[in-house]
Amino acid sequence: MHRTDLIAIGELAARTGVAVSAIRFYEAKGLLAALRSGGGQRRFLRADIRRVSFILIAQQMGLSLEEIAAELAGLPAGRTPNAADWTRISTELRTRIDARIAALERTRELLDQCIGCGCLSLKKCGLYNRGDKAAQRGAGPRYLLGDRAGEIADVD
Amino acid sequence: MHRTDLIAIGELAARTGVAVSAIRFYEAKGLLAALRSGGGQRRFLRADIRRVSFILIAQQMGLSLEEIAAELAGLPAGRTPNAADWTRISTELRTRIDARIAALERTRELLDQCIGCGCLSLKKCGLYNRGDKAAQRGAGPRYLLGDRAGEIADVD
DNA sequence: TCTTGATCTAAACCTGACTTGAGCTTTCAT
DNA sequence: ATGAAAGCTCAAGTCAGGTTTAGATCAAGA
Repeated sequence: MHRTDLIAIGELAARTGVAVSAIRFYEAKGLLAALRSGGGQRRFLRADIRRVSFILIAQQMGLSLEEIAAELAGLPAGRTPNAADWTRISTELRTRIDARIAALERTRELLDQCIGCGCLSLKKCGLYNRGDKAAQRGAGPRYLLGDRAGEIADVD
Repeated sequence: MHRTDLIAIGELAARTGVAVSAIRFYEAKGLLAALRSGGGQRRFLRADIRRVSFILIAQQMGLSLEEIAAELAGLPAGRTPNAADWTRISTELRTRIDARIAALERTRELLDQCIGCGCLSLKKCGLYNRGDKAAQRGAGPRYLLGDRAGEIADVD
């Protein structure tokens, strides 16, 4: 073990490139747990650097913090996650990446057909034929999009 | 031409599956332009159905409304965009999809190495070695991430 | 003409993911 | 022992992308 097994929030921030405020925020959201020093300051485990790395990577995959929290909840509480734990979770991520790539390739194919005809019409191109859920993270009119695809009309 | 070349906001909404409120919002953001009826109600061109379709598709590609507005600004003002216009813009999109897929594939490759070693450590895996800007749309600590990668430390 | 449904505007509200600020306290190197 | 740097809490602000509400007006069929 190291002389100092616990690190301060500033160090965790520096080692991961995440703002101190963001780390506090993650803790508040339950993605991270901190011990406290005698004076009440947070003290993190070195292993939390990995944890934060995971959060960052998962975010890039389009997972919300809530979803990430769920993944991390799978980690045995109280014990430092080991290599096997990370492998399991990383493998999960790998599956998601595959799905995302597949969805994008499908979209690309459809778009190619659109480019061919120059139409960009919804029915013909099928760019809105549901099933592409994976492509739908993060944007779009939230309540209506996806609630009607299939009945959506075309130009003229 | 049709008997009725202009459509009301409700019809545009119905034909595209977008909420009426969202259409007003898009107009306010400059993505759409409306004529007005005698009584002050919005009247859209049929071609605006395509325009909205484009907005939706571009959003799924991860473009922000501001970026979409920029793309659409390329369309000749005052004239109904034709097939060639859409082809040009769609081709732009196609390029972006390619980039996105490439970025994801790169991430997948790096993650595979991580799974192999179970480390998830930043320096070794290179999952945060800048240049992956494309993968970075939509999440992540906004101000610091990407401002320091490369100097970011590793576990231990 | 009347009435009902569609629209109008402006402003407030919402979620997610953080950041910022105020006012105070802890740490740590000298 | 002390003073700067780093931390603390809690509340409020921000930004994107819309939604909701309220109260008033428009449009169209019976």
